[in-house]
Amino acid sequence: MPRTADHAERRSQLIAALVRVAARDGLHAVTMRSVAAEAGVSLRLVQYYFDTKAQLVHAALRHLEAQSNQRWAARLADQPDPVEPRVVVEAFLAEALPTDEPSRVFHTVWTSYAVLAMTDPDLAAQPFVDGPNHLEAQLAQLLRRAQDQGRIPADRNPAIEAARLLMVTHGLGTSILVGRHTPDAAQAVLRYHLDRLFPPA
Amino acid sequence: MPRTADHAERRSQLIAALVRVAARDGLHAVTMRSVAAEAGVSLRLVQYYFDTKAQLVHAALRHLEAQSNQRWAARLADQPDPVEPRVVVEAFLAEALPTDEPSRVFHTVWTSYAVLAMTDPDLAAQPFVDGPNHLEAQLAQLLRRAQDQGRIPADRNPAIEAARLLMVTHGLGTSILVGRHTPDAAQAVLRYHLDRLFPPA
DNA sequence: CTGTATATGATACCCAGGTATCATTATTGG
DNA sequence: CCAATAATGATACCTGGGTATCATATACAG
Repeated sequence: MPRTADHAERRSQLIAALVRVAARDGLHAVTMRSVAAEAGVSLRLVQYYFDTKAQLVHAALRHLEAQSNQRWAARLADQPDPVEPRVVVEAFLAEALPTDEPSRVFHTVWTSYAVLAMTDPDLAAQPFVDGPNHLEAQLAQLLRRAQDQGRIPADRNPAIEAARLLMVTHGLGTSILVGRHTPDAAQAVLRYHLDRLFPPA
Repeated sequence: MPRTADHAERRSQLIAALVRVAARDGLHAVTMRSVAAEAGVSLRLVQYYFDTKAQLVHAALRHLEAQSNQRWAARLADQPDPVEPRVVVEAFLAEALPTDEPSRVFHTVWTSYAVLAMTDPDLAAQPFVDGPNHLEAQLAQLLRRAQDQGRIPADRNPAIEAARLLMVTHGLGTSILVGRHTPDAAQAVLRYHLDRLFPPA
């Protein structure tokens, strides 16, 4: 029947435009019109693919969430198994620090969403608790194994260690975003933390 | 000449109204009209005391900042000097966790501002770097003294310890706000961290 | 008292932005 | 090649919200 554009592809383009706007000008600057302009298309097109703004925003959030999950999974899969536990943990956590520009964009937008979710009942807050919970569980698992291998002292509690590791990392992440820490300084703190978690032989 | 209302007092009322709105409905819900309604006054009155919305918002930010500073100062002053260093540190950090309702309100609004400042050049980002910097310096000072007293092992770096202590606390704070941690759970993690910083005798 | 500066109220203007409507342009199966 | 459907464009409507204007009330100095 009609000419066929790739719907999924179109939506991705629009969501990418939204993310760029949100990262550059803030989530409050995301409007149907600004997204259209950023994507170089007409307002009507945005309406065509996303009936309402709420749908657009939710789609973008789900997109970021999926993207995040898949990156974490890749981080884990990329690591060959027999490598040093500390290296695995360090690589794993690097994903949570907004070091390069794409990562910075991602974290800026994600954080904006999280803050929105604090007060907006329409925006599901679940991703912001489920995501970290999942990461923490994976981390705890890694730490438990490292402890079994004797790389972490026996008197440490892997579950709590995972929790505070995530907290340190998250704290450093937002600190970078806000311009208080350089990525390098943040990584130094993180390394210090890991030095104490994995005592040198 | 005219009847005199207490300007400063009026402004405080309006700012308090703004904070309530921001904490309840989000910073995006803060409008001249919503603040007026929340304060139970007319829109015109808000305009009278704050010519523009930007002024109102900036005033509120400064108010929160001042309030924060003074609470931290009180935290420090309240502690008698000869007490256990760990107790001082713990009390100090308790201020950074949104445990009770007023504190939660404060942190919610403060965080909203911080996220805004990430992308809004008009909103000074300085408070969000100066504030923590100052706290970190004070913390480092406390830790140095504790180390001199032998309460903290000599191989620790007080400056970095202060940094990550702040990061853990900040991470826990936002985690509470987002509903991922209960205040109790957060405090447990913090205690665990302090247990390792101040090894038991 | 009374005028004058202060304080408050009512309301209007105007733009931005979400949504809706109508039209027009492709594309492709028959 | 044509009709039907998908895709895109132009534009209008309406509300919310920042700002501006005009009017009124209040209090105190002289």
